[in-house]
Amino acid sequence: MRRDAATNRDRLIKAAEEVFATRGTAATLDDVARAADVGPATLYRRFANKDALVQAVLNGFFQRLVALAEDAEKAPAHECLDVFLQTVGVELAEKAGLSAWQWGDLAPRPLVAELQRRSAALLARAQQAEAVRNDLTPADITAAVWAIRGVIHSERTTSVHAGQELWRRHLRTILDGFHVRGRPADR
Amino acid sequence: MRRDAATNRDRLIKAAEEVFATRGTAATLDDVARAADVGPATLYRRFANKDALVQAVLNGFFQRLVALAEDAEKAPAHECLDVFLQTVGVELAEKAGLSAWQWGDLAPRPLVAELQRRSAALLARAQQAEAVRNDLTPADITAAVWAIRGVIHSERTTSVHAGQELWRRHLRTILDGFHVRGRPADR
DNA sequence: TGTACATCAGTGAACGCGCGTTCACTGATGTAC
DNA sequence: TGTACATCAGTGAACGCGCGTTCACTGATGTAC
Repeated sequence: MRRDAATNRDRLIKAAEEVFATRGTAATLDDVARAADVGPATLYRRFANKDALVQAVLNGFFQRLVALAEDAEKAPAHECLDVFLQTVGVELAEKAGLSAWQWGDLAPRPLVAELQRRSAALLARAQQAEAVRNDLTPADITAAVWAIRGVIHSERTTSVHAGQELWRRHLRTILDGFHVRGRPADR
Repeated sequence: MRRDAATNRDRLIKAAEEVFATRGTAATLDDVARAADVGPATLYRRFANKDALVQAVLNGFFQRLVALAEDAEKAPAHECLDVFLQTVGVELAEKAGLSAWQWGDLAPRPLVAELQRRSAALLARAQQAEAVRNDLTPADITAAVWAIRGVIHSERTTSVHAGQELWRRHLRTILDGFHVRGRPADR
């Protein structure tokens, strides 16, 4: 790829990440192009269409989530799941626009699969340490992430309870529900 | 209002409820008109624009939620909150398309306010019965509803863990988190 | 109970705007000699 | 190191489609007598 082409590709992805993260993927391609200081037609030289651009951005997003799972593996077993969900929450809140997107078929399947593998491993580890309930399944972790995403998204689109970072409180509730009775989470 | 006008208004709202509930409010007005067996221009004789139609539908929706809160008040204090969130979940799941909508300014303020009053009352009642944690606030109930909505919505737009009614499991988690330790919910 | 007429309802086609996408062209890059 | 040229990149304007909304007209309803 030619030099000018490569730099513009980077600028486009970076611009798309910012624009999508704040205004959501409903944002206009003109917005993205303007943010990248590039003509709208230039975009189509690197990406087949809008979906392709969104996919590229989602790829980076999920890579970051996988990285968070890796980091959480380094934490003590009894709190590794807490750390994971906590950091995922922060990431989702920062990229709230992105997480509002209907990822449908655009999410990168391999990364999604790896993310699920890793979060299942975190769950198993926490269970072995008898930190969380034994009847939890990997699907419960997925549900927890979806729930946090829902709270963040609702917080942004509603004026009720605005600016309270309510998702943090809800995560506490979830973790209280996850942890085994008699072994309260530190709160 | 003339007779033919009144019947068409009813049919339009009913059609809009169905179409929006399943396909979401991104559905076309032509779809709604076709479902009501009416020309698209007829719609504009009763409703100023699409937003007005959505508002009318949301009005009925929130009325139903308020009714669920009323019903829950009849349940025993130690489980009234559980009953409320359970039935709200069912309603949200049935009207998943509607609940995906960005209610922004379209939600009927008075009904939203009443819903919050009533759910706060349910919380207070459950707390007095020492069924749930004392540090919970009404905002936590709102967050729980948002969370359930998020899980339901994600379940619909993703193929992962499809058709599992995952939101029911997550509600269990939430309720486990809500209930005071040493007094486990019946599960 | 009929009938005339004013009023309001219904409607298909057309309009207009936003936005993704493409065109037809100019400009930059890199390679061959 | 210069220069010519083929190739690919950048771009503003235009295109086209979907969809909310309006137009200009025909049809139904209800009231007055």
